[in-house]
Amino acid sequence: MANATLDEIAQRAGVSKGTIYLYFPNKHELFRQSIRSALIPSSGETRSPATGSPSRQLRDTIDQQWELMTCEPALTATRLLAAEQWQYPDLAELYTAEVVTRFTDQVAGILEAGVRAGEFRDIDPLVAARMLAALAVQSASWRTSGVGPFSAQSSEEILRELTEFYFQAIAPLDSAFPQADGA
Amino acid sequence: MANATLDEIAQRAGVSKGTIYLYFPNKHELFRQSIRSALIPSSGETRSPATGSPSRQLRDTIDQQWELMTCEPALTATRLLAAEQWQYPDLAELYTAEVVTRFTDQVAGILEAGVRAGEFRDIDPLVAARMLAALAVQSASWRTSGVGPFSAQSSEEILRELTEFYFQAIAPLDSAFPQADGA
Amino acid sequence: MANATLDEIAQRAGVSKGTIYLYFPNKHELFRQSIRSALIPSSGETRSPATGSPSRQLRDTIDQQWELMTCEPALTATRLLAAEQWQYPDLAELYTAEVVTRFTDQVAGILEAGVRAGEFRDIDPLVAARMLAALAVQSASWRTSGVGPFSAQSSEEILRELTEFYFQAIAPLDSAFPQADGA
Amino acid sequence: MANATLDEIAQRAGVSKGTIYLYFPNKHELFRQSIRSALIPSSGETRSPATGSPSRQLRDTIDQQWELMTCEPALTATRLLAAEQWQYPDLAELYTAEVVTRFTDQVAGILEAGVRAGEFRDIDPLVAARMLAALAVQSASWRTSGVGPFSAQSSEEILRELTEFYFQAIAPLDSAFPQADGA
DNA sequence: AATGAATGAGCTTTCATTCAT
DNA sequence: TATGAATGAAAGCTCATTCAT
Repeated sequence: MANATLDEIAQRAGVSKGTIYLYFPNKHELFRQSIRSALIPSSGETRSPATGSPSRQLRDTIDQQWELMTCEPALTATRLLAAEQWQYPDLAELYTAEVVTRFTDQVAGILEAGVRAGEFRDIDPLVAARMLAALAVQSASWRTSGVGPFSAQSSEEILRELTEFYFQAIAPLDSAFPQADGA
Repeated sequence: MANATLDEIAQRAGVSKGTIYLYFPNKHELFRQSIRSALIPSSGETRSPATGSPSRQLRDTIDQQWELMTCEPALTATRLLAAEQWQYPDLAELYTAEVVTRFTDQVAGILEAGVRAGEFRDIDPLVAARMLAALAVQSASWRTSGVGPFSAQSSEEILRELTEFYFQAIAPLDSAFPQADGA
Repeated sequence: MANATLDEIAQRAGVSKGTIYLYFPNKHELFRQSIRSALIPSSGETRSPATGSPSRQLRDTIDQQWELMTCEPALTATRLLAAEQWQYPDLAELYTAEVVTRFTDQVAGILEAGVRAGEFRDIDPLVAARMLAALAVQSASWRTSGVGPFSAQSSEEILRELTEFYFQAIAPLDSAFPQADGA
Repeated sequence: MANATLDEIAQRAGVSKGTIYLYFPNKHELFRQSIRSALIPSSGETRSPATGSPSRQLRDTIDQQWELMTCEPALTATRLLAAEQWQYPDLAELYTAEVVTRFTDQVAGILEAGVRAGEFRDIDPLVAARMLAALAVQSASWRTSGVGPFSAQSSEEILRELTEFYFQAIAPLDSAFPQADGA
């Protein structure tokens, strides 16, 4: 993906190279804003606060995050990010702060409620949320790049395996029904 | 860490730019060989086949892999890899094939034995091995880059949380002592 | 005249180094096209088919070729060619095929007609044409480079001596007037 | 013929690069001396002053010069010369001064005697000598490089055609036997 | 005398950025 | 507002030259 030269970006966008500089002061800022708009759900489409049981909420949240990370604009942005992250280190921080942290916080809240409700085992919600984030981000990354242990699987399969594994991981010890939401 | 120019590489190595070309035909090959030697344990230091109970083996394997991914040479190599992976896509494949797949296969074998022995719950060993790989690789990556939800934690803390979470995830449902190896 | 570096080429052309790459993909192609356009008369200005007696035609053809080989663009191109001919062997072939062969063929036709008309002695037209080509190319080369036995003479003098010598060389044996065209 | 790097020169000579600098102060001087010794007949093998009729002497001189210019060491030297002549312009002058001028002077003397003896037509000996030099040098060059109008012919054929043409060119006008030496 | 590892100036090429139109 | 020709700093790479052994 050397498609990160301004020549190619401009051509793909159907404008001239000079035009880009009417809207962005430099390449760095162009990247920053592109990644921002691609990865961060705009306020308009803000996720409706999850409803239902904690298990239900968690499942929906994972689905949404997966969708967010594997949709076409996000894939492109992720590739850009990977290509330029050492030249512009703040972009990686932006990604983490806006995407990962947002997800982690949301999940931690759901987990805490789930633990209180007895739907999940007695785990540290923050730790478990981080684990889910790592699991999801890396799986999506491997899926995106086409390498890694998932390369032969479809996006749906990966998501299903991931979800199932995680719910088992946090199921209450005595549960005969690890998936309390009946899914 | 855009220190991937030959000028800087040479300066850090304490030699001149020309000297590099006495040993490597071009930058690509320099990267390839550096990454290879940093990430792939040399045959001499091949891991002794794990011994003990499956739980014990798994714990050791995770520790070794973590050490392998977070030691100084691997960190440098991983940074190089991230910086250049779109220019040299074969390097990413090399990393995956040699590092990730190797780990996944090893873990899957241990998990299968553990399931048979009743130490782990009845999981698909391959799926669970992939999950562990994703968990470890992403955690190490976040640790390496200094961003992500683990940025405030030490390497040891991350490893401990990861291991503990994973053992709970695969513990037999009725187990009052999820960590049969007593660790 | 090692002025074959892009820095110097650009400076002489009054543009920057980068600008050259807007018009030519690389140095080789820049050379190739420059030499081609300098040495090969464009189809538009194709020489009018020579008219008059064979002697007249021959004299005109020599004049034209001399002009072609010693005009400023051709001099520059020839210098480039000499400087780079071993790096880019195809350029030397191009020069030979397009310039020398073209001239040789034309001259051979005129000589044949002249022999039939009794204006020239009974020579092998192809051999004699090759000799004229060698004579003209080497004389022009020495003139161009400023070395060689002609270095003290003007271009006109050299051309005059060359023409006179050649006409004597092919004059009919019994001719008291070797230059039948009266020149 | 990029075989002009010191690495390759040293390898072909069977010595190390450093060794060359024990015998030559720099590449330029190495070339200068190599070309000198290859192109200039050493004093020991100095050509015996030509004997016989002027026609005989001329024929022998041409043969010797041809041999000198087309023997293996001279070919190599000529290629070197062509490759480097614009980087080291004095080498071309050396070649001209030592090889061409030497030949031209010798031929001019023979021609003058021949004119006086009535074996050659009444030509300007210096002009005619220059013409012969141009003819011979260019023919040899084309032969050497493998391009040009002689590429299909053997060295002997070229020499024969050249000699025959030249003797006809300078034959006395009324001569029924242009080659008075009977060859 | 001979080596060859090391050097660094200089080459060709790329690409983010500018500016006259 | 939009263009795209032009720029020049910086990249990867080469090779004549040096020097410790």
